[in-house]
Amino acid sequence: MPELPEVENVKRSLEALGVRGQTFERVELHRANLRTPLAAALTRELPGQTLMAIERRAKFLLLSTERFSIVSHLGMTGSWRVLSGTELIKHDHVSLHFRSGLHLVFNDPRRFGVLELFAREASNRWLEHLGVEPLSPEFNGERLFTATRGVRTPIKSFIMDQKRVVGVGNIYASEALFRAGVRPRRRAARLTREEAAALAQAIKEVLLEAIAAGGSTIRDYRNSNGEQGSFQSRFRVYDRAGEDCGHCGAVIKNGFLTGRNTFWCPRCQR
DNA sequence: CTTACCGCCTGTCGGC
DNA sequence: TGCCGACAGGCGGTAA
Repeated sequence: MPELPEVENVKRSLEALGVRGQTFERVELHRANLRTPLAAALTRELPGQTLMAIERRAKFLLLSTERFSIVSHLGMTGSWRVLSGTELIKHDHVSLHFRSGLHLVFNDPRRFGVLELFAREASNRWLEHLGVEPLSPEFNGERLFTATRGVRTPIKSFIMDQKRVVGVGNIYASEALFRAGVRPRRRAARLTREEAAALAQAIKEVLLEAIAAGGSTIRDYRNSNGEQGSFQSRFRVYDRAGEDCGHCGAVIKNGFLTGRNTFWCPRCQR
């Protein structure tokens, strides 16, 4: 489900709902694990701690208190809701109750998500190997060009590799490559300096536009306010196989690249 | 080291 | 109507 724009919108919606500054009262675990075990440290350590910061790193959401950081990954189907009542729905796995009566509930049907507690300043296994943030100034065409030298993997796999650059998933990889005019199967090392510059720029643009549109809702993405995104209506290639390219009129193609459905325009992309 | 594939889960959809 | 396989915004482990 969620790529960088969706996680960024979850972060912003949590901020808007006013949970920052609130103090945790108790934690309820409704099952023992997601992708990894739901540690008892959550129930033991969080009560009395105040939520000081709500941040995004890559596709992770970081909820930090004085002493801890809750590291949350939404996987394919994870979502956070802010509730005042106690009504739980199917696949609600964790409830974080504040003293105010509000609570944060993590729901995840497929349970590919992660929810773990770490000491605030400590490094942890989820964040330590992540690559550069694509919206940061450090990520640019020259850096991408250098990083791709000698790499034989397809450029789409490269930009989806979270050790290289973070936040880009299956949707925005196809969309950025279309905008840059580069075919997904091109080996990373074969990109020219100009193509690397175009691709870095395209990644930034598509992510920023998607953030502004509230993300993409194909099936079940919602921000923590229950609102859907609208960027799916502006996809130029993703999920549009067989349709005409809006730029050149050629028929958009699709195929599987390392197991992921991939979309491109055979005329606009080389 | 890099790269490709499998498996983890549930829900939904299309074909028969 | 139901059953079955394929597929879905991700990613870690493993094998080559």
